[in-house]
Order: sequence, then structure tokens, then C-alpha cells
Amino acid sequence: MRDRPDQPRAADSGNAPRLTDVARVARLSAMTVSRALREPEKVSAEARARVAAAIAETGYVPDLVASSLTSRRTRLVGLVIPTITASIYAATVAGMTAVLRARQFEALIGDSGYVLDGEEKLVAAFLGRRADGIVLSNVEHTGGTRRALERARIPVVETGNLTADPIDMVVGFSNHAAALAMMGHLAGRGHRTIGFIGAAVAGNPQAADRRRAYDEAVAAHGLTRAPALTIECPSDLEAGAKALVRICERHPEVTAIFAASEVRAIGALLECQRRGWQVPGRIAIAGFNDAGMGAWLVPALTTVRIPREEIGRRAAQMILDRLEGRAIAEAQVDVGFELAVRESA
Amino acid sequence: MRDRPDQPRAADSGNAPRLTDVARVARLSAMTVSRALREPEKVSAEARARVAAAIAETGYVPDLVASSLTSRRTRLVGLVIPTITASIYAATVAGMTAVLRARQFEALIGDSGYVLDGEEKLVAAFLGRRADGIVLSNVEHTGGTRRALERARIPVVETGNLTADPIDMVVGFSNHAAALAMMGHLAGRGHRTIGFIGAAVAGNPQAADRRRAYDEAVAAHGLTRAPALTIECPSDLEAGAKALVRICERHPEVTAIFAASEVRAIGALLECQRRGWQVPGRIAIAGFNDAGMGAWLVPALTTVRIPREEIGRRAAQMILDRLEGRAIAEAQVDVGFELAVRESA
DNA sequence: TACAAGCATGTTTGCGCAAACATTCCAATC
DNA sequence: GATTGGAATGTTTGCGCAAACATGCTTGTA
Repeated sequence: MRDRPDQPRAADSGNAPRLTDVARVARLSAMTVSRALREPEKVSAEARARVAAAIAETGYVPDLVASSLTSRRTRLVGLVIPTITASIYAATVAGMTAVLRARQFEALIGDSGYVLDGEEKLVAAFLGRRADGIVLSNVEHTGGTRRALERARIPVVETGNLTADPIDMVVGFSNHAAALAMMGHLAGRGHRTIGFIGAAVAGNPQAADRRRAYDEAVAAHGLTRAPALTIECPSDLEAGAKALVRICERHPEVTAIFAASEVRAIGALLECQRRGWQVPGRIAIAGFNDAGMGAWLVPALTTVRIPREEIGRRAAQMILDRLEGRAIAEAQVDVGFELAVRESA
Repeated sequence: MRDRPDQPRAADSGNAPRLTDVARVARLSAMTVSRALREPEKVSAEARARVAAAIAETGYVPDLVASSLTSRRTRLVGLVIPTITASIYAATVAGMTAVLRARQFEALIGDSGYVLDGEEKLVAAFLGRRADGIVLSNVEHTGGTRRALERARIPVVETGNLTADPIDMVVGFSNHAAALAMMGHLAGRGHRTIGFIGAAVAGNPQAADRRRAYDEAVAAHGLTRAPALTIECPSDLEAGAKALVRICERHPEVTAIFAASEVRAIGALLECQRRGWQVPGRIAIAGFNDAGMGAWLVPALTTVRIPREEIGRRAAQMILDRLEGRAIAEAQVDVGFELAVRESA
């Protein structure tokens, strides 16, 4: 096919040294060199030394593409997150890549833009690259995504919420229990009219679970029940600020807001600063998640702490365990949550 | 080698359909199927239709690993950033992956932890995976990194600062000019004693450029010059807060702080809130970068706006241009900066 | 009618490596 | 001394695909 004389080629020719080049220099077979790199304990100390010297001499860099083709392992794990520009997902990415990289795995990262169809496209792209495993950041998927993952027969971890109908493995926490705990805290502080700012619940089990917890707490504690006390909006500072204002206009008697994301809560809190409203004096504000600067604001944000980095680490570990044939103790891991009660509520 | 009868294999056997399976169903050669997928204009409409039908029937997913081995193209671009959990780099990642994904490329992302040796390890890992291009997030590298990249003969983009000694291509801006502009703004507002909080300059040309601009501005505008007015610290909220306090203790006459990162500035600003110091009345605060929530704080942060997402997009585009044989107009692109004068200074 | 030109399609080969199988060699055992 | 077992190393083959080259077929033109 191509002109490839079987001689040491200069590094400047664009022809990188291959396993056979190392083998020739080391006076060993290619197979022994390959083993020296992957399973050094199966090779004599003498051979190991000769291989090391030959690699240093040739500047050989193993070609993981060819290795993947023949071993049917790419050491690649795909990760789908809603958006890379949100610190909670950045923490998950950091945890996951740290565990993967320590084992010579790399992550392929894609942001779905919070759109299920985007997730399906990313999964297809990752499967085309023959990723050894896939991590998803929600538990709601298109039929196409589920089918593709089931056909691929690779380890899959869903994260973010516990689910009754997992594809394979799950690392999550109970959004319902966490939101219920925060509502309990607010009610315990004497708040009787509490507003709720969250994501649209349609097709979003996590958002639906948080909202359901709100409704249940309203009923359980005998709180004010009114449609205008709850708002669905995107998770950004501006939306949080606007939602706060709208709730307070319709219900001036509101004394607390539970914002089901950290950025919505911070947006609301900063809006209060702008208007000179005392927090928590005039209105208390509680958030959800703790990856941003909520702890540093004045007043510091009361929120729900989710171990986002741990989620990434556990997900990666479960994928690795399965790939390396270790038994998975529990296919569904609950990492739990913690109320971070600070100043704002 | 393996038992692989040349018959349609069931999806449940773990044997995914290959190009030849599609070819058999479509009654075409494997090569025509391959072309129909990659260069559809070179194939008849009839053949395209048969291929499409056969792919739908078999559920074929092209194996990009095998494709990469034979085409010597992985459609993978490596990106090294200091840390994934900083919004300025998240913006660059978002810009880069958006451009890459539109062309069926994926990014391999690694965080160096602000350590040059970490960068070298990541570059080695990316080269082992035969990435088609590499993007680095600084212009300072180990000798090993430079040598490895030069031997690999692939397009490389350095980002973040303009440099006199590029490896290949650069997308950056002048940290010196940007910092000088901000100092000019502060001096123009009448501040005569200005503190500076930045990163350690040793081995960090960007930090050194910002600091040099501060020194030059102090001299040019005849400002107070004192060692205790400048502090080197990490880029986090707490460090920013502590640095502010230390400068004010030693120099109570200071009226403005220039923090050479957004999070240091926000840390300082929030510390002022905590202490009840008016900003900018008691002390003015200016930052650098605009990817976080500086615009939303009360008072809103005056800062330098760097188009971080554009940096990611341009870097990806330059890599793609080179890979696809298009001429690069300028190997060093200056994306510029903009002063965002808001309330805090 | 002959033939060039170009398009659509087919055949052969090998990318660089590791799985599977084969061989060699040495020490321990009887 | 013959046999066995196992460790170290070697040989053959093919992973799934695309590059390079080859062939056939249509159309237009002299």
C-alpha cells in the first residue's frame, strides 16, 4: 500500500516509530515489547530493560488507536452533561476525569443543552467511537437513547436522581427527600407562605420530584397554597431575580423562597440586595446545590449540599469496576445530601 | 482468529454489524457503502438509497476506531486547561466543542491543575491517542511538551496571551494592554494609591504581563509605590478577601484595588460587604475576566471583558482549517478585550 | 463507428497492534 | 536420564475500515 521500508525512519519524516521498530532495536519480538508495556510482570527483567532503552532511543509512543482496534477496548468513557458552563456539572466532570485518568482512561464530554435529543446525538457519537462506557446526567431519555445503549452492551451510569427504571447503574440522590428536608427547615423557622422557583417539570423527573416535595410540604405543614407561589423558569441569575419579583408582587405576604437551584437562589438574593430588602429579615431565601459562591455571599446562602464531585468519582469507579470484571455491590448508589443552613434562611 | 462466520449476526450476540454486513444487505461493495457515508456526492442516488435502507435494517454504526487507523485521522482534538472548575475555561471549552462537534470532531479535555508537568502528561496522553490537533491554555511549557508537539507535526494552538515564541498558532490577547487599560481607568478616576492582587509571576507570562502593566502605570501616573500594595495569591474567593484585608491593614490610605482575576475581585468585594465598607465609596474594586456573576453583584463589578468563548471557537476553527488544508490568514490572532466599567470602580 | 473521457463501482491491501496459539528452554522431580 | 511443568518468548492472524489502484459502463465527439 504505502511506501514503508522496514527500516528506522527519521522522526522528521512524519513516520513515527512503531512497535516493530522498538522490537528491532531491542532485539526482541514485537509481542514481547507489547507485553513489556502492558503486562511487565510477564516479561523478564532483562527484556524490560532492553525495551525501556529501545523506547527511549526511538521515542516510541504507543498507538492507542491500533491498540483499541485489536483489543476491542478504547479506554474512553463518554459523559453527557446538560451544560459545561454550570459549576455543578464541572464538579462532576472533575471527579470523573480524576478517577479515569489515573487508569489511563479519557473522558469524552458533551453538553446536551438540556435537550433529550441532544443527548441522543451525543450517545450516538460516543458509541461510534466505541466508548467503553457511558455516563448520563439525568434519568429521562428518548427511546432511541435507551435502545442504542442497550444494544451497545456497555456499562452505563445514570446520575442525578434515583430511579425506578434504570438502564443499568445509577449514582444519585433523592431530589424528593432533599427538597422535603429544605421545606421542613423553612416551615420549622415559622414561614407560612413559601414561594417556589424551579425548572419545568414536564419530562424532567428531578424537577418534578423537587416540586412534588414542595406540594407535599405545603399540605403537610398547612402552608399557604396558591398557584402564583410557584414559578417555572430556566436556571440562571436573571430568571431567579425575575421570579422572585413576580412572586412578591402577587403575594406580598411571602416570607421565604425556595429556589430549586443555586443560581436561581443567588439571582433572587442579589435582587433583594438591589432592592434593599433584608435577607432573611424581609424574605428568607434557600437554594439547592452548593458548587458556586453561595457560601461566600452576604448573607451566606442556605442550601442543599449534593456531593457532585463524588457522583463523578463513583460513576467512573462503577464503570471501571465493570470493565475490569469486579462485582458491583449495588447497581443503584445513593450519595445522599446535606442541609447547609447558613444565613439566608 | 475469532469465530466470525460471514453471516448476519444477531444484535444480541455482541457482534455489531460491520460495513460488509451493510454491503451484503445493500448488494453493493463495502467500498461503495463507505463512500456513500463519507462522500455521498461520489455515489449514485440509487446506491445512496440502498445504503440508507441497509443501514436502517442492520442498525449499523460506523466504527471510528477502525476508520481512524486506516485514514490516519481520529477527528479528536486535545484541550489542556488549568482547571475545569473555573468559568472562564468552561466558556472556552463550550466554544471549542461547539465548533468541533458541528464537524464530527470530539474534544479530549484535561486539566493540568495549573502545573506545567501536568500539561506535559496530558499532551503525551493525547498524542498517544493520535489527536489530530492540540489546544493549550497558556504559552509557557516544559521543554518536553514543546519537543513532543513539534515531533507530532500536528496543528497546535496556544491561547490566553500573545507570545513572541509560539509553538505553532496562537489565539490570545494582550494581558499587558488590558491591565494597562484598567489601571488607566482607575487613575483617571482619581485614585492615587492602588493595590494589586494577582497570580505568582514566576513562570507565568500572563501574570507577569499584568503585573508589569501595574508597575508601569504606577510609574506613568505617579501613583504610590510600595511593596505591600501588591500581593500574589491563588485565584479563589478566600484568597481575594484575605489579600484585600492585608493590603488595607498595611496601607489604610488605599482607595482602589485591581484584582487580576474575577474571583479574586469578587472575593474582595464580598469581604467589603461583610465589613460594611462602601464600594466604591470607601474602596473601589476592579477585576479581570467576565465569565462569572460579577455583572450581577451589588455593586456590579467593573472588570476586563475577554471573549473567552470566542477564543475557544477560533482555536477550534484554526485547527480545522489546517487539517482541511485551508490557509491560515494569521498564525497569531488577537481577540482583544473590552473594559466593562460598571459600579464597583 | 471508434474512441476518449469521465463517472460509478469493485478489488486488493495494509494501517499498528494484541489475541490466540506455538515454541523454546530450563529447572524440578522421579 | 527421561519427563513434566511452567515461564519466557515467538509466529500467525485479523480487528474494521479506507487508500490506492482497477474495471466497467455511459456518453459525446470526431
